[in-house]
Amino acid sequence: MPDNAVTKRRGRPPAIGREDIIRAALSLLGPQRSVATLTLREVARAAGIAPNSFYRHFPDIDALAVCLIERAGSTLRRIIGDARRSLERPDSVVRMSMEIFIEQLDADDGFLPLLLREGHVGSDAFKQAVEAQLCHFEDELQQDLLRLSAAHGFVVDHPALAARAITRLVFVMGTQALDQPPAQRRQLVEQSVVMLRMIIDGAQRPQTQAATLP
Amino acid sequence: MPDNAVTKRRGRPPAIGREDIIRAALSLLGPQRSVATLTLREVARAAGIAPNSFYRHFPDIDALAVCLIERAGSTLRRIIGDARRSLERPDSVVRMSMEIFIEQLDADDGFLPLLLREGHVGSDAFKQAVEAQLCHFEDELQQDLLRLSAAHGFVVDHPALAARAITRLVFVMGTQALDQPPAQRRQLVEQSVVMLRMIIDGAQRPQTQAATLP
DNA sequence: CCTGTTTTTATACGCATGTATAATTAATCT
DNA sequence: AGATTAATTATACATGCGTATAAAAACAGG
Repeated sequence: MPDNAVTKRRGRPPAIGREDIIRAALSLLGPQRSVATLTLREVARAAGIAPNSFYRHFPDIDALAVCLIERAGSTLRRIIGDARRSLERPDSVVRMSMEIFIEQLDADDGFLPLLLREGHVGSDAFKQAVEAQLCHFEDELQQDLLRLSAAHGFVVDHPALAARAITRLVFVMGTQALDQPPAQRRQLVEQSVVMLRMIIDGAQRPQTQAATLP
Repeated sequence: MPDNAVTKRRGRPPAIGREDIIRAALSLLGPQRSVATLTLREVARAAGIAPNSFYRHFPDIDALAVCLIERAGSTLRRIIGDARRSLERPDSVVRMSMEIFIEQLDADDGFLPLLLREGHVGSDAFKQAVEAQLCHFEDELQQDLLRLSAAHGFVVDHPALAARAITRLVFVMGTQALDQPPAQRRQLVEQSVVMLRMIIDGAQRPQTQAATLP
């Protein structure tokens, strides 16, 4: 058996685990705080350990940030994906998906703000982690687009690109919503729905260069 | 005459002007460097002045950042707008505009990377400055959309939202291109063109909720 | 109980930052 | 020439950071 969780080890047992540090880091991240601004000492302080003890659990602060991003991404993908697949009436899937997405801005876990606050700044490992999560979002959306199109008998011309356009636009609008009060968020949802439907409509007929501007 | 440029003042003349500080700041900003990471001492060092002298020209480092963002925005809007208006064949305006945009990633002034690196992090004044520039981009694009649609006899259903969707998507894709080698950038342009045409196509017929997914 | 092993901690160093204070410099005005 | 005025500078302080080093603490095996 390799590496059991309750393996008896030799030396002094860890007073804390990776999970505790992650929790401490999350407790520091409000909706306005970016992961990139977390410092090693700050996280250690919140976790109740000495600064140097951090290194026993993560090689550096970037590794923690990447870990947080990955966790946020996979959690959100499950939430959003489940919601999307549970929607039956296809004519409301756009609006409902967008509303659910925006609702996640206020979720207790704070995962969506975490992901949105990292534009494209920070270390390389950092940006790649965010980008990877966005690509996963795109992949799953593409699958759902194909599923919906097959079930309702319409075509999607460039499903991967349609999924990309939708994903990127949703995240950009979500980022904008992050700094807005609820009232403005509502009309941002309305605007987003219209914009998303433009993409979906436009993806439903094949493009000829001459046809795009008649 | 109020406040002439060559006004004789009383005390010791400034050894340096706002412009020099702006130049110094720009010299520090490579394509990978975010404005938010500039420090007061660093800029002062590059400008050849003592740290405290900075305060004679800007109230704080954020004011300089906002100034840089505004300058980058207005310069780019002129470049992009001029290019768009100089394009005559409407069937290639999308591709050409996108290509010109991406070319600006390597422009000497470095204004586009400057704007792209500021996702939505930093101080409020900061984010608002970026957002304001994006809104200006949207406004000008909307005008051009209306001009083109009038000239070629087609309709754009929600011109403001179409302009917003296009602008935000272009900026997101540009941000992605920022970290890519030329080869990947070329296919990113191709993908972007397809996505943008989806939006434009989708904006050309009015949306009914039932019609979006037949 | 002693030894080895591993984690944790305390202490400390060097560095960079923003900014407060007072002195210095260079110009104009009387 | 001397006073005035404004910009620059030198010096210094407190803060926070990452991390290097060595000592202390908590466990298992002998």
